[in-house]
Amino acid sequence: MATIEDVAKLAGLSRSTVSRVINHHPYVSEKKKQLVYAAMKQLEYYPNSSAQRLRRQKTDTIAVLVPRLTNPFFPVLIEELDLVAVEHGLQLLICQTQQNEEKELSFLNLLKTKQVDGLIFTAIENDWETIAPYKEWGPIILCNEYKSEATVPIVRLNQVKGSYLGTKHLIESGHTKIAFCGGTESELGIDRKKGFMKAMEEAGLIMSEDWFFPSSYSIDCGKDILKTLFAMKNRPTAVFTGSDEIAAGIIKEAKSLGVSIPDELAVIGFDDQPIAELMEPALTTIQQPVKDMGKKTMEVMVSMLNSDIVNDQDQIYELPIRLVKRQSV
Amino acid sequence: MATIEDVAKLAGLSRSTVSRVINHHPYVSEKKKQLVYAAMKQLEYYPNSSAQRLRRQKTDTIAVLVPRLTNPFFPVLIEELDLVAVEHGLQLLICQTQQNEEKELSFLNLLKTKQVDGLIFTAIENDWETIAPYKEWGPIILCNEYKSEATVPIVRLNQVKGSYLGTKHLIESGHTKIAFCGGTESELGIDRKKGFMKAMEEAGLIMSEDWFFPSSYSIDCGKDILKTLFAMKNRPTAVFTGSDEIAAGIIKEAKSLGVSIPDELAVIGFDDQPIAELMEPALTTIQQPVKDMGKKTMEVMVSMLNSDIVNDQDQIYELPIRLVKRQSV
DNA sequence: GTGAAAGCGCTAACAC
DNA sequence: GTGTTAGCGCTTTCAC
Repeated sequence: MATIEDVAKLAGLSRSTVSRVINHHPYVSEKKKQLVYAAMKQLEYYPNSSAQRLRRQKTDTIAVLVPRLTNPFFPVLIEELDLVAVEHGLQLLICQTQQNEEKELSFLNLLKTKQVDGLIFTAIENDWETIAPYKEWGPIILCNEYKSEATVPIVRLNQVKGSYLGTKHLIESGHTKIAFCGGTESELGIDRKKGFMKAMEEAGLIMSEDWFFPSSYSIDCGKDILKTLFAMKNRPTAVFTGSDEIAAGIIKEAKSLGVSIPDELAVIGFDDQPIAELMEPALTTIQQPVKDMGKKTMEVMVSMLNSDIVNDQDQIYELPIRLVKRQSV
Repeated sequence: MATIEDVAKLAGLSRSTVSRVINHHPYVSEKKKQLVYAAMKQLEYYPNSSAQRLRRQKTDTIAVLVPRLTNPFFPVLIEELDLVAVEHGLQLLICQTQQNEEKELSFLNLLKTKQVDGLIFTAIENDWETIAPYKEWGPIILCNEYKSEATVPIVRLNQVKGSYLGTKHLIESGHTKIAFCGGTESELGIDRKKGFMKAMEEAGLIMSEDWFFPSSYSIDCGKDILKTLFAMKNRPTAVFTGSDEIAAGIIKEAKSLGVSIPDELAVIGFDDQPIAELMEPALTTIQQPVKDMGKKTMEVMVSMLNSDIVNDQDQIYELPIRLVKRQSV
């Protein structure tokens, strides 16, 4: 493997000059530049990235922590993050936490070992208290999920508003008995429940704890919920869900059991994934501007990377969220 | 940022000893080991990964080239690749080619610049001729998509068999007029068409070029195909597709137009993604053992990384493929 | 068991 | 414009 030294020798020049050519510095005569290019080509020379990183003290790589890639929400987000990153000469290191606290922590160490220059959370497993000290090692941003105690920039949606809109739509469609499915572990989940409660209370409705499914997220969860619901004597006529997957599972199982959607049960999803439109009936859902979140997040990251002051800003960027009406309500 | 030198000084030892402790070498006295640990802790020392990589001449990182993360086939594959990689202390660098030849080429340069130790293709944009020279820079494996000229290990399915099984099932269900949708640019696509043709010929059927949709892949493609088909006077009664997405699009559009599936049109998908089971009617499809492919691929990569002989083997690992019967046929 | 020293491949003052 | 030189932080012979 050829090194910069080999190129310098073959070109009859110094390493500095070769380095200058590689890095497109001005003040290199055209003649020598050509000499260098010729030598590089002949030797099949490519700069060693580890050496560059060591010397420059940066990696131009950003870690992106996601729970799982198989949750279709995240690939869309990553795609946009990647797009903006590439524009700025940055690379993404995708890290799947599998919702595991220790794994998340081990990825934070990428910052300490200088494997990445910055880090983006799209979901958070550990307490903020645990994460906070890592700020010292490089810029951190929260995107999508958030913690109100966090002292880093946050790019998020107004989840209270999202679920409020959905629930209100259900109420305006005449429903008074409404179930709620969605996580409440995270602050995002708690806020969604808040929005739900707000809409319920405004309408003078009360929610039944029997119709509350806190730890649901997948298609299979949705199926189970439908079964549970229809085993009850007193059951809701509508259900608010925290994801299109849950909603899809509910609808699927409803069909198997001959339950008519939305006549016997209205269902509302969250995300507006491709699946929402494909379901029969098509899913009424809360649309999240995922791409905009990705774009904004990476822009903030780039600006943090370029400013000397690391994590000086703990601004919150809140993006709009809206209801998409289809046929499941 | 503390360096190994700082730790050595504080512990009153040499850099070598600290290094030995970091790397869990034997032959370090317990006493000094504790001294080192104490110093590391006090200084919040973490080894600089770029320095280690430069010195060790390896990155323990594998590039995985995928077309797009938003195609749900790939996240499943990546998840499994990642699982096995982590077991072996390897990191994955996910690279989206966006089906772009130049992007693919630029990712191949990760090998030359020593940013990764090996590279896995899950789809291929360039000619093999273009890719072959990169073998010299590190182990390369093809997983999923393949080129028969390739001289590297290949982990794949028998795509001829897959589409043969699907088409045969259509024929056995009484269909004689069958459309074919799926890419034919790649060898994988060509093989799928081969399997289709084989089943047709065996049954003494001929395919109509009017019913051949070579460049289809998405939900929207599926919708367009259904519309095109039903604008024809002479139309097929069944359609073989190259992905569950196309099939889902066809079914969705069929419903909008009041076309009954499978009575007026039988549809068969490819992949067996979650969506296949959610569609109404549920999709009959070809199941691919995606996880097994991922596992095998990373195992082969690990063995190549550990053997001194790089890319000596150009073996083909062919995994089984099977038909899943549901309600769309 | 431990330390001294060389060097992985590169960049950036600094001098000329 | 170009070369000399001093590291970036680490691992690994080679002595002892």
